Amino acid sequence: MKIASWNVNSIRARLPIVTDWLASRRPEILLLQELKCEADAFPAEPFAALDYQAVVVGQKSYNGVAMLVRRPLAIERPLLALPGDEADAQARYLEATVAGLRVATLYLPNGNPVDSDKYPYKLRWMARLRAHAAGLLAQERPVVLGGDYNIIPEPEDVHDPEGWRNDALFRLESRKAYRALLHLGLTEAYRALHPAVPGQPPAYTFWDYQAGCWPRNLGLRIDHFLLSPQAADRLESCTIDRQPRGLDRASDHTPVVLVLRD
DNA sequence: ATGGTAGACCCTCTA
Repeated sequence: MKIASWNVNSIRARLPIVTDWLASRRPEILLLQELKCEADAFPAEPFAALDYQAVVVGQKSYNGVAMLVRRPLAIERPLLALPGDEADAQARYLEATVAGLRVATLYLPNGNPVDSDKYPYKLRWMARLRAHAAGLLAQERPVVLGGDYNIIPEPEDVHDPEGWRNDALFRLESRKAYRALLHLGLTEAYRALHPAVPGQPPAYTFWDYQAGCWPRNLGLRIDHFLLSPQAADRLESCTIDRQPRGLDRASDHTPVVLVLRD
């Protein structure tokens, strides 16, 4: 079972890059974030032509998440929002059951600037995610929570830790909230298989469009897969596919690919 | 030089 997660920074702007990638990699599930369109405007037909059905939670201009599932697998019991705040209209969470796995695609709030109301919103959203994940874990089933967490977990995951010290993606308060989520009993798939080694090349999933960050490899590792124990027991591989980031008109994120044993 | 890019879309916001 191959599951990929990709913040595409507009699905309509990225359509040929995403369809080409799907045609060659053929994951069973692709989790998308930052669609930047309403559900009605999601380009479902080119994905259907590749045998992928889609569930979309969209919003005009901002946010938006989707789950693409390759036939003949079915999408069961979709949940179209993160529970815990009925008034939250931002399209950032979608969860469904596929082949006995409970799978979520999530776009955690960025939270910058930290002195705006965006930052407390990020922390509240993380508290809601933690509460919801606790309920999922209590069911003792395989759960995969994938997406753009907008969290740099450790100094090894950013090119300039000192410069990012007070950023909403890296400040201690954010990392503590992320760690509290992990401490429920979730396994972060990439780091579990690839411990950071001093002197080895860093592993990033995002490079800013500005200041030549991609050619200079000044990136961040902010896209993650968190696994319940029943999913972690099946963990075979987790890799970062840098190829699409080097294309013309690329997203600023590149896909993370998880493989679970059947 | 306090810089630079990208996407959506009404011109400024978000990242």
